[in-house]
Formats: sequence, C-alpha cells, structure tokens
Amino acid sequence: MRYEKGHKEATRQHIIEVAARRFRENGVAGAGLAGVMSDAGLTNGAFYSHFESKDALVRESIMYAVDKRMSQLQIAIEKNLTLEQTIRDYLSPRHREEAGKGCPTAALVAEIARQPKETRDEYSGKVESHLKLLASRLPNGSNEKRRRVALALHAMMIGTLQLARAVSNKKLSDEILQSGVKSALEFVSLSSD
Amino acid sequence: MRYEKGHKEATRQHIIEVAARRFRENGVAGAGLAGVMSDAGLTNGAFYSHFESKDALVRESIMYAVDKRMSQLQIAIEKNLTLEQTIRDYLSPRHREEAGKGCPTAALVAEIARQPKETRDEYSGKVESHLKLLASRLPNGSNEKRRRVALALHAMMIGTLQLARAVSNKKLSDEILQSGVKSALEFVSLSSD
DNA sequence: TGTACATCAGTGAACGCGCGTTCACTGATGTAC
DNA sequence: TGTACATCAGTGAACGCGCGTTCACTGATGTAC
Repeated sequence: MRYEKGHKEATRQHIIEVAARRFRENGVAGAGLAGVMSDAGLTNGAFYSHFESKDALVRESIMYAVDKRMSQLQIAIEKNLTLEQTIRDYLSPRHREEAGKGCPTAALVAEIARQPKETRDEYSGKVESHLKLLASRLPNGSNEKRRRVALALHAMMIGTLQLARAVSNKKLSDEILQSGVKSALEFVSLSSD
Repeated sequence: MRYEKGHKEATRQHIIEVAARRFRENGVAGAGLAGVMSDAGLTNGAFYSHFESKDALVRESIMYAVDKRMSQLQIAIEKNLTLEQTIRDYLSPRHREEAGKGCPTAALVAEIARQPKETRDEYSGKVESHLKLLASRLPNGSNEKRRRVALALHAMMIGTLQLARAVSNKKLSDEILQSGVKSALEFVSLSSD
C-alpha cells in the first residue's frame, strides 16, 4: 500500500481534532466542512471516506473534546493540583481567549441542545461522567450533596466563562472572571461545612 | 397612503419580535432571513426596507429580547415576587422547553461572543444593567458583595438551564434543574450572612 | 527479475440547495389641479 | 367632482456564493505469476 499501516486511522483522528477546534471557535453551524478539511491539509472530497456525514463528525469531535478535557482533569488530580487551581485555570484570560482549545461545553452547549438525538444521548453520558469526576474532587459532604455542588459549580463555571467571552468591555470581562473565581471558591467552601 | 400611520414601524417591530424568537430557537447562524420573514407573514424582499443587514437585525432583536426579559424582572419586583420565585421560574421545565420565548443569554451567549463589535458593545451595557437589577434583589451585604453574588447567580442560572437543555436524558435534565434551584437558593442565603 | 493487475486514500469538479442581498415592479392610497 | 401623478410598503425573481454531498478519476504501492 501507498500509506503505512494505520495511516487512514491517523488521518481520521486528525480530522476529528481539527474539527473539534473549528467547531469550538466558530460554532457547529458556523464552521463548514471545506474549512475543516483544508485545516487538516486535505481536500473536501476525502471527507466522506472517513465520516458518514457532518452530523457524525460533529458528534465524534464533541465527544473527543469532552473526553480530552476530562482526561486533563484526571491528570490534574494525579498531579495533586488543588480544585482551586482547576477553577483558576478554567476562569483565566487564557481560557477566555482560546475557545478553540478550551472547554467544549462552554463553547457548544447551546448548539448541542439542537443536535440529533444520538449526539445528545452520548453527551448526556459525558455529563454524568464529568459530574462524578468533579464531585470526587469536592472536600466533604454526602455523595448526594457533592453531586449537587459539583453540578452548580460546573454550571457556574461555564456560565461565567461564556459571559466573559460575550462582553466586549475588557474591564467588565476581567471582573467577571475574577469575581467568578472568588464566588466559586466561596461556594465550594461554604457548601462543605 | 395605503397603510395607516405607524404601520411601517409596527411591521419593523414585528420582524424584530419574530426574529428574536427564531434566533433563540435555532441559533443566529441556524436561522435564515427567509424563515424569519415568512414567520412575520412577509416575503424576503421586504427585509431590506426595514434593516441594513442580517447583522443589524441580529443586534436589534437580541437587545429587544434582553430588554424584554429585564422588564419582566422589573415587573416581578413590583409585584413583590420573591427572588426564590424568580429562580424557580428560570429553572423550570417550561423555560427549558420554550427556548424561543426564554432568556436570550442562555440561548445565545456563545454566539454573541462571535458577533460584530457593535453588538457586543451593546450587549456589554445590557449585562451591566442586568447585574445592577439582580444585585438590587439580593437580601444584604455591601454593594460590591451583592454585585459579585449577582454575577455568580446569573452565571449559575444560565449554565444550569443550558445543561438541562443539552442532555437528552429526561431524568438527568430534571435533576439538573431541581438541583440548580436548591444550589442557587443555598448560594444566595449562604452569601448573605 | 520484470510485467500486469488490484487496491485504495486522496483529488477536484460538479450537484442541488439555501443563504444574504439586490432590484424592477405592483398596486393601493394620497395629493394636485 | 374627476383625472393624472406621486408615494412607498411589499412582491417575487434573480444574483453570486458557500454549503453538504457525490463521483469519476489519479497515482503510488502491493501482489501474482
């Protein structure tokens, strides 16, 4: 064969990674397949030998991005990074600026709500996993309580990041991030008594 | 004239209202002008005698929807409805289901981040106003503290509603809403001591 | 070892379609005389 | 009072463009004999 073994699988994976970035940057509806394929260094004709449809790529690339974020969280735990550091990283100017490399939920959650059932089904499972992971990082309380706090903390973090991205007033945007860090930390500590 | 006085202004307003709904339902990138005009009972040719471009309609309809929501909040205050009731309405199954009539921030915040500067500038001002209004409803604390809590509460509410919309698992979605209400109330009360 | 054929990832042109936008036209009414 | 013209909100066809998708083809390599 022309290409080394595993080449096609590697190309497919490359398309998924490039797409995951483009979708987070421009939105699912705002990013076209020609752009994705061009980013991947290919022509658009090659797309359909890798995926059944745009919907299929959207689904796979969102799941890939969510999995990757969760494994980063997992690595942070193994490195003994504090929950405070995780919150500070999430609500940082860097994360605000680099939506394409950041949290797929913050970038795409509203569009996920309009995706086909299969995508939303898989996403629901990821949300469950994410909640378990986040709850495991909370200091104390019953399982039920930690799950509830994890949910609120997650919602607060995605909402805060989205607001910071939407406003054009830099001062306000910075305030939103800093205020968000403070409130998130306060919420976690107050909820652990 | 063929039409009564104020007819054109009324038509323009009608287009804005119809567009505000469509954009919230399908996203800005997912909703076309032909669909909006057809919803308004007009043909697409009429559009450009009312607006300069799609961007202009997007900007005007988002500002309209935000203003309308804020005036509803204002009315709730005048009727002496509690903050708890406002939170329960926001995180209700009804609001989850009726995105087209609901909070424009929850539906569109990620897309607003990609809009032209003028739209984001105006939106920034609306966020400021909304924060002031929400802070005024918090029980006590310094102005600075109430502003911070208002921001966190707002972020938590939009994030929670978005998550509840995105997951397809009804049980999980209901849990997200109910858990969100509990956490929001807890956050407000813990932050007021 | 050399030649003929099979494989298959990727190319690039083309498809129909809906997009945002433009424009010549319509037709009901108001105004001028 | 009756006729000619001006107004202007709305019509509907058309524009070029990019979308998702299809497909005949390419060309480098592996395999058969």
